[in-house]
Amino acid sequence: MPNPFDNISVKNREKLLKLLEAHTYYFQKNSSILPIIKEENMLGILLTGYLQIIKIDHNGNKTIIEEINEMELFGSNISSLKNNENEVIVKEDSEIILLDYNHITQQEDEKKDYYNQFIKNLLKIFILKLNEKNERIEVLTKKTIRNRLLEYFNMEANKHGSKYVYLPFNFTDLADYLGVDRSAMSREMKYLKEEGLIKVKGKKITILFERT
Amino acid sequence: MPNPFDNISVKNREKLLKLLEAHTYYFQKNSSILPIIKEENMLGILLTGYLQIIKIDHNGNKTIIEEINEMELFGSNISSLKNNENEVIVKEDSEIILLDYNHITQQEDEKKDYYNQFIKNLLKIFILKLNEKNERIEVLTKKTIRNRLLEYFNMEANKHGSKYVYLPFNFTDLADYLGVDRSAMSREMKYLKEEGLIKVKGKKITILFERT
DNA sequence: AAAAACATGTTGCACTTGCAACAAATAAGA
DNA sequence: TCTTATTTGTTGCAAGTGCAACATGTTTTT
Repeated sequence: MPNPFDNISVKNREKLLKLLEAHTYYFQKNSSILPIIKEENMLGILLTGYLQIIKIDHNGNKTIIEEINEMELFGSNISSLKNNENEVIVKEDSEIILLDYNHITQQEDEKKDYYNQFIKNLLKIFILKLNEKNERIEVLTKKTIRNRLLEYFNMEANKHGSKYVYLPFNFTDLADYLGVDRSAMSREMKYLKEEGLIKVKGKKITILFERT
Repeated sequence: MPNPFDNISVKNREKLLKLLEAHTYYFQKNSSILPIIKEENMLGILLTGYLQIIKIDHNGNKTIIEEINEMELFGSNISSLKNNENEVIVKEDSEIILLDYNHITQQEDEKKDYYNQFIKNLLKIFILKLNEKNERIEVLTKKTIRNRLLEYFNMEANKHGSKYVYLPFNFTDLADYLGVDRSAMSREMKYLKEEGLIKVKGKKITILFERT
């Protein structure tokens, strides 16, 4: 994922942030984050540290919806923060820039190179994010666990054009990503293995069916 | 949804399209669209006409994934076009601009106002689209039809801050949006009505449970 | 190295859901 | 208007899945 400040010098970054009326906040590990980020039209940039967006359901079960690493974006429009069950938590001391989308898109002064560069960077990031979301929707609209798994494996394998998939998360998180119960997914994967459709070795999946 | 050419004059639009190496194509109703649009990094803008992105499953059943109206965007990254089952079909004579994202984000010449305006317009559109996708994911990760319906109604009602939801599509399409079987959804809505959680009059839903 | 926390595998069971098939109601086209 | 196509409602049934509960394995913390 590109960095939002790619090709922008440190000096220009400061000018940019002033132009966009951005504010920098510091949060200590485990502190709760400003509710302002949940508001419409707010964009956050994590400069340093590590955040998670989690969901706490009515039983108190936590699931990680999204991880935010350094130089990544988050916010109510691009993450899932509108839902009241969802929260941003600070897992490590973090430095965060908050700004309002309207200050970006309603900017009059367009002669500044660093401003234009920033917008182009955001555009690139948003295209990639849209792509990720579309992929997830593609998977989530499959009606059975089996089909979600196969669609996911097929898609990931095709990205590298090989029959191997290296899972970017553990099985618990994969179940969350696919929107299914972990134990039911585990059962389904057993069947897939038994039927010779896949082979599993840790996080490396080998696809034995014909990819489409 | 904003227009990608907002605040850009017709004259400048032409310059812009030349700058971005865009090509204009004309398609007749029911003609098949260029396979080029399915390629990575292609962005389409529908100037005039009407398109649909549809999925044809192995049984030959068609479902409409997305509708593209005049001045709307589509493309492999922002729509779901990577899947082989999905196709763009021309429902009415259409005039389409095709361009490559790389020509947008790798543009060196940044002094042109119309170019910067175009990028800002795209940014706005992408933020809205990301938001829509997030909402759909939020709904699709609910595990029962009941919870998907309730989440959807709750979300839509909260947008206007009222207890009413006016469905933007018919029930068949709602079932597609929620990723569930139509008849099963119909059954579940019957239960919701019987239990006094909702009231349905055509496309107007009244929410009788407490919104969150 | 021991303890605690977390991840994975397994299974019975009740409940939910997709699917198929059909009737009835609406809408669209000739 | 009549005909045809599409949408909506309904239901039986088999298959799929969530949930709970627990055992085992692995990683992290102290």
